[in-house]
Amino acid sequence: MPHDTLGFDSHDHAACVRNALDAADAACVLRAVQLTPIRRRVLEILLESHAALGAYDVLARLDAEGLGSKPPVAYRALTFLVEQGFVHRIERLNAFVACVHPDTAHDPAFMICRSCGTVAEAQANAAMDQTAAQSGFRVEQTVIEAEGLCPSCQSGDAA
Amino acid sequence: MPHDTLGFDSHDHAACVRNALDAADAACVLRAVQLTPIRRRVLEILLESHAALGAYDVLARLDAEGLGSKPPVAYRALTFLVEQGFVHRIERLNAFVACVHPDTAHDPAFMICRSCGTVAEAQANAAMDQTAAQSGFRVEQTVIEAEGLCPSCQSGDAA
DNA sequence: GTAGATACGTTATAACATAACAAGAGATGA
DNA sequence: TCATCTCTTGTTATGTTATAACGTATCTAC
Repeated sequence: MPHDTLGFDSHDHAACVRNALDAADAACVLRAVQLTPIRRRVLEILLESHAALGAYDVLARLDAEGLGSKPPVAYRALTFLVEQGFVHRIERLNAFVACVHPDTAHDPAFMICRSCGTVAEAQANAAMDQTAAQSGFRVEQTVIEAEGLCPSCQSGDAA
Repeated sequence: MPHDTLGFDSHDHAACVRNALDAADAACVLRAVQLTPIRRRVLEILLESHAALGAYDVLARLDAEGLGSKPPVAYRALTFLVEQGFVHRIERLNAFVACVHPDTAHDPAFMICRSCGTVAEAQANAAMDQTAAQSGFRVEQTVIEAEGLCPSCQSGDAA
């Protein structure tokens, strides 16, 4: 059985991809929006690994497959996928990762391994709520990204 | 007495700027690094407001004052100031804000008003520590940025 | 069949960032 | 003194990320 890393745990990656695509298909039907071939392919490309890809990396893949060669093609697909919650943008990297559970509502936080590039998604525990409430700030969106070394890379890599 | 907003509280901004510059001066002496005219001026420019400025905004100011006109000039000064902890980079905005207490060790979190652009710095409460520890991830750096509406802008601005 | 909505194609350019090398200024020590 | 080293700045060129604007195709509904 095929295994890979998610979070930093081993998992059945084929099933992971299938689940994410199924969830996206279902959500698009429910919301009456279209998961067009380009959009679906971009999601698949991001799902292939749990690393973040830049828009131009995605575009290169699309171009190689004859699906589009100009930046707006990639950016439009990515924007759609982010809006629908199927993909998250990693600000720190100016890059994108597929969401591993697009079906459930969540406020994501990310752990980014600086060595292997894997991005693990976690649930943010209301990191700012208390502070924000005290100051009267109304939070609409949060970016929580930790960079460091994943368990595997702590073994092989420099401290 | 001159007042302005910090965090989202009123404060004596002139004193705020003076304190930050004094702290930077002192720290540079201690660390045997140079707060050169360009570096000092960039810090002053960022201290003028509590909004984030892009590197090219800073560069435009430097250029107007004859202090440098090429991107590397601004980026080098900003890199130095970030390394020394006098300035923070806001990933969400690809921009920079002066630190309001560069003298004390801290793990900053930011509240960014999408209406007026003010960036308030807060202390991050170990947002990821528990999750990271559970997964074996070693955190080296965190980005915590909340975007929303500050108290003033909640009055005037659309919900 | 035409009006509207949605998505895609394409051109052009804006915005953000850095590699690489040259040149000056100041400290140190032969 | 002057050779050398380090640090900072000047400059050229380019790389990387992102979007505005406008044209075209397809589908649906009326």
